[in-house]
Amino acid sequence: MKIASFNINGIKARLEALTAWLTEAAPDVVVLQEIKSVDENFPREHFEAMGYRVETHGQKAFNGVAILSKLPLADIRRGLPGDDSDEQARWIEAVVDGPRPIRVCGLYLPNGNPVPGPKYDYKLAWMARMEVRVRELLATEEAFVCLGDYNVIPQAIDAAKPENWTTDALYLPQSRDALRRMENLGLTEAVRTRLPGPGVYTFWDFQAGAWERNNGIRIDHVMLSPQTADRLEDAGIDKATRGGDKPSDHVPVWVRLAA
DNA sequence: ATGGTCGGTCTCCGA
Repeated sequence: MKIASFNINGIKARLEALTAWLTEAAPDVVVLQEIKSVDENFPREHFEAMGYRVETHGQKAFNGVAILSKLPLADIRRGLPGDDSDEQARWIEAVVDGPRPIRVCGLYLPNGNPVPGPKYDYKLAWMARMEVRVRELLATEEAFVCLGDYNVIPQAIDAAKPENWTTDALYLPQSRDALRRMENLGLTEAVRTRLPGPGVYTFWDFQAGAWERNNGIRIDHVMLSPQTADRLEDAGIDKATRGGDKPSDHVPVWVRLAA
């Protein structure tokens, strides 16, 4: 079972690059972030023709998440619980209904800049709400994965130039501590486990030649519940997609779990 | 050296 995450930065602009990657990487399940589309405009038939079930949670212009799955999906839930006034489409979850069901939570965590300000407050509040959901899921003892664009740089080795990020919402102690709290509850960060060294990035800014200078950061993560961590066979980052035609600023991250 | 580039509701905003 291969499960992946890809912040595509606009489904309309990324249809070709996403299709090429799907064909090559052939994940069983992929969660997408920043589809930047309402549900009605998402090209679901295109992906259904490729053998995927499609569930979206979109909004106009910004944000938006989706799940594509070759296996049936059940118990689909849209939106992160805990704040009925939150209208940003950043969370979708579903149970992938295979021989060993796995709940897949796809997330687009708020960026949080500028700091200080309401956007940073929203980020930290959102992470606190996510921690509540993670605690609920851990209590059920079901197998689950929370993956997506976390917009958090966990450690200094996760940035080419950590000194450039010391006042940024992606790297401030409050953001990193909130991520660490979820790990400490019992989640395993899969890519770090398999690729423990420095220089492993998932995002290179479009600006200032970040890709050409390999000025990257690692902010897309795959967090495994104890039941799925026991099944982790491999994890990786498809860095080459960043150098392709009309790339996203993020690249896909993936895990392979024992059947 | 205070720049630079994407995508979308497109001459502004979010990243």
